[in-house]
Amino acid sequence: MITDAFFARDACAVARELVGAVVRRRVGDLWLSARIVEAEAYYRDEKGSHSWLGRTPSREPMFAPAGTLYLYWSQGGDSLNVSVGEPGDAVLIKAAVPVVDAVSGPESLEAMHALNPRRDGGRRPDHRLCSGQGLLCRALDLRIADWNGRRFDAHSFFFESSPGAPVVQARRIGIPADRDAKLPYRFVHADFARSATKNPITARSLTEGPDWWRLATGVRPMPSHGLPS
DNA sequence: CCAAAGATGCGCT
DNA sequence: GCGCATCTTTGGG
Repeated sequence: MITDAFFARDACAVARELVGAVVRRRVGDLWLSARIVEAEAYYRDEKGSHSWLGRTPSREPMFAPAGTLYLYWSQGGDSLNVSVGEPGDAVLIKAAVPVVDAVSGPESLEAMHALNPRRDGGRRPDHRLCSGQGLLCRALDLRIADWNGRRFDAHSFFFESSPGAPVVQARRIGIPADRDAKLPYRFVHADFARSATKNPITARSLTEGPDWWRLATGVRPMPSHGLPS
């Protein structure tokens, strides 16, 4: 289980290292599991961050000690964040892929499909089951009312580190143009780009360019802000 | 009221 | 697979 000390660091470092980590969530008798394939860092003093929108009761977990869950509603569904670093910083868990292993068997995967069917009732392909921040919360039955402001808990919901994933860094997406929209604080698992949010990586056929670049794994520390050197 | 760190369906290639 | 219009629901002014 990833500990509080892991979260109490620079938001970009945390976001980057969460790519590849596994989310474990117990629902009834089953553990539902997903591997994080996309995460974004947000800092208190940049306009893309919810912190910048103002400190309100529902956003209070953004300012709580690192490792506190912050769930908010966006168009289409609930979204999962973790407070990190300095008060007001957070990491948004943007996409994942389901995991079937010794902890979560095929019946867990079926439970996730049952929790997150297509709107017409049909079944999603596995690689699209959690391919968005709202879809992930649905597939894991994570709701604002239950989890906003709470902390990780080895009994029912935690992250499990899985270092060494090949990570690419890219510009954030989905942010209004006048609010620091293009900051490069998005981190994507290079092997699962097709399960990430619609983004320049998949659009450019995995050719490096101005919008994204590959990072060395586990070697170079991330600067707090700005591009890697 | 309405913008929002989205999701979906549709037409197209 | 992709781009785009449309639909969605909530917190906050």
